[in-house]
Amino acid sequence: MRMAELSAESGVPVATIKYYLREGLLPPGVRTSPNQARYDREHVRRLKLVRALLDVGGLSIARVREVLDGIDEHDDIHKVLGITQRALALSRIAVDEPTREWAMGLLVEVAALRGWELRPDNPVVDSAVGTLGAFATLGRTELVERLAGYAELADRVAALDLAGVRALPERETVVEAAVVGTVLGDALFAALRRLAQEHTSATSWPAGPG
Amino acid sequence: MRMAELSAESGVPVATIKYYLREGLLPPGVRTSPNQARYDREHVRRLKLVRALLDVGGLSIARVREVLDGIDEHDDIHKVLGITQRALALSRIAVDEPTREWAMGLLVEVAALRGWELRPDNPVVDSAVGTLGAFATLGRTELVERLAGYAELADRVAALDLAGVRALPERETVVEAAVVGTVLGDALFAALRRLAQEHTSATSWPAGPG
DNA sequence: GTGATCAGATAGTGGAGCTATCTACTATGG
DNA sequence: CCATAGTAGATAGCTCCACTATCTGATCAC
Repeated sequence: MRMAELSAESGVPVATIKYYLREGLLPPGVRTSPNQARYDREHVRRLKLVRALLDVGGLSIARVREVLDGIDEHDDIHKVLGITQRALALSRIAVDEPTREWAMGLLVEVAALRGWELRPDNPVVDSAVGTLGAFATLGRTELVERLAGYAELADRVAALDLAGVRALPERETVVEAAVVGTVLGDALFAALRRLAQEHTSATSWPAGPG
Repeated sequence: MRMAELSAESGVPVATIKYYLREGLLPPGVRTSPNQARYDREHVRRLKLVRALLDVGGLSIARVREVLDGIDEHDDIHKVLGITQRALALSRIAVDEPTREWAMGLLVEVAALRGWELRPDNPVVDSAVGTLGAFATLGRTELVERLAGYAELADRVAALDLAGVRALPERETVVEAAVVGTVLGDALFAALRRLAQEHTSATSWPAGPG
């Protein structure tokens, strides 16, 4: 497969593919001469993965590279998922110290309830604390009453996630599948949640407050 | 309250506040003379909301403006939430037509199961179809087996969301609260889901495949 | 009245994600 | 074998976004 074909197959412009090659998001093709190379199905596949991480996952080029390097270099699914979660961790909002401590206390409480382990170096903990802090900063502290409920549902969603990964046949694709599931899974569940919100809102609050 | 105080209170640099004023994200202060103005608690509050939508929600300046205009101009919570959902809708991945139809069929099936209404002009439907299409493009079609499960859990999360909005005391803050809940709610649930994934993964798959 | 602060205007900055052009070379159809 | 199209790699440029900095002329606080 030559460059033009790879471009047509993946829907990504040639100039952009060259850019991804330069950035190390795509491995170089097999050289057939000093300035010629061939590509294969794996390149198409990788290219689609890159676009999914960029477009759907909202990752930056640098984060995509980290995740892909993780997939390529590690068999250990925990390590790769750790990298992926770091890549997805949001730039947290600036939260003052008391609010931060309040949020952390809240999270510790819920984690204890669910048996979750909170390691201080976990970037996901930062994300959660930042988001809870943002709620508090905006005066939505009554969230605490529902947090345990959300945590329980998160546990059930996670159980489904893991069941999906576990069911995969080929060992080598498990790591990649887990990454795809993590990154796209957020987008999918968010969309389902909104559809459900619309339904619930329309049926239980038909007129609206206007 | 003068500009310097507003900046200190909100943690946003003066130059940035001026930029937000120009962009219409923040209403102008009350004039005390041709080149002087005063700000109040509402400005601090609005500024915090803007930062939350930008940092945690990941919205662009233009999307934040749309959402804020919606909050200011409409009492109807459905309309404002529609605008918010449009603002959150991802730039969808390019998906070929057969895949798109497959994804749409899948979504219609699940929606029927849950009683959701899918209107064709709904941007959330686009998001969901695009994300399902991305899964398929990457070869993760076994997702279909779990989709109904996710949809059921999405319904339960949405019920919790609505309960939170319903419980609010003041009529005028309900719309804003719903927006905050929608935007920050995604980030929060995603973080909880990852903590739950780590827990489930560590306890049920302790060694890892490496 | 004097130094700090202000509003508003305009211009500039830095990063991200491409996109375009150039050169020297290679593949391919006739 | 030649003409044309395609290719690798290098480099430069582009557009958009979210600020950030500077300037001017006026006002405030002491």
